[in-house]
Amino acid sequence: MENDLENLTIGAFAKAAGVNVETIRFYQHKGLLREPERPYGSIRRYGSADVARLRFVKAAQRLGFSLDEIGQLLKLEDGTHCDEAAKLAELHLADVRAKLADLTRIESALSNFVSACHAHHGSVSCPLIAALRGS
Amino acid sequence: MENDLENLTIGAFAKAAGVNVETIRFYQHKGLLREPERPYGSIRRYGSADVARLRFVKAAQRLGFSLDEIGQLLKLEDGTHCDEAAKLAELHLADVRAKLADLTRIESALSNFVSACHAHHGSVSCPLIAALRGS
DNA sequence: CTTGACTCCGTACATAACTACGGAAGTAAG
DNA sequence: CTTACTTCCGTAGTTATGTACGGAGTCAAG
Ligand SMILES: [Zn+2]
Ligand SMILES: [Zn+2]
Ligand SMILES: [Zn+2]
Ligand SMILES: [Zn+2]
Repeated sequence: MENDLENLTIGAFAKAAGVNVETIRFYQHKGLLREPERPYGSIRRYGSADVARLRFVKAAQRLGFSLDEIGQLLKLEDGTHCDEAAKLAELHLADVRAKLADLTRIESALSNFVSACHAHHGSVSCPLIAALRGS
Repeated sequence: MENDLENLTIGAFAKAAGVNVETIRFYQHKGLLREPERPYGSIRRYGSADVARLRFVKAAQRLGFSLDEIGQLLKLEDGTHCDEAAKLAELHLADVRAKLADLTRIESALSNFVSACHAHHGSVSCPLIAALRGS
């Protein structure tokens, strides 16, 4: 099995990028990764450009982009469409900030309840449960 | 149709709690809500205790508890197990704080990239795309 | 007693991002 | 040439939280 950097089997490709083979096939089906030709009915081979593209996907994922958003970003991969990339990033940033606001509210409420629970050694009913009961 | 507060049809129950009928049936299937008897093959009737329980579920959901976690909380609904309730809340608070840390990291990175994108009017390649490419 | 609305029940569908399975075909090593 | 491992491909399952559908039964009003 000659597996130099430009003749990777799908298994070697997966290992090179640190994902499962099934994930690659899933991304291909979603149009995020190409499906190379099969020379004479043989198996597909992948190269370093494929690895780079997959790493791009995973890096974008670490910034919370959805696979659909990443599909948009990949169209701008040449780096010459900064305005469009920035627009996509700003839209996603709004998503992130909305979730952040929600979680911050939740964290605050929850830590108040936990404090109250730890404080009320005398009273009858648990403050957290009482709050959830709306009473 | 006599729909006083202790003889609600499932439709009136749903309206009283502000959810869909299907949601009630889903929660029943998950064991979060009871399924009242059907007197003589007739339809089920619900009361204010059911409404209160469903409101409890929705209130816990607003604090980000999963339905499984809410199932645990419901076992403590009498308010006499403050230590256990506090423990559940603390576990969930850890979940929330982990997500919060993730989102904060993402927000910071993303807003930096957006700033950089807006700043680099001269250079060739979009900083956001370059970062995703790992170059 | 008919009609229209509601209930009951099981099942399927929706989303996101994978993961698993099964059988046929290709491939590498001995 | 055989054996064992991959690859290929389509389909189905997973998790979480519901939503939608279809046919049969029930109920209330006229
Ligand atoms: Zn840019
Ligand atoms: Zn987004
Ligand atoms: Zn408590
Ligand atoms: Zn939790």
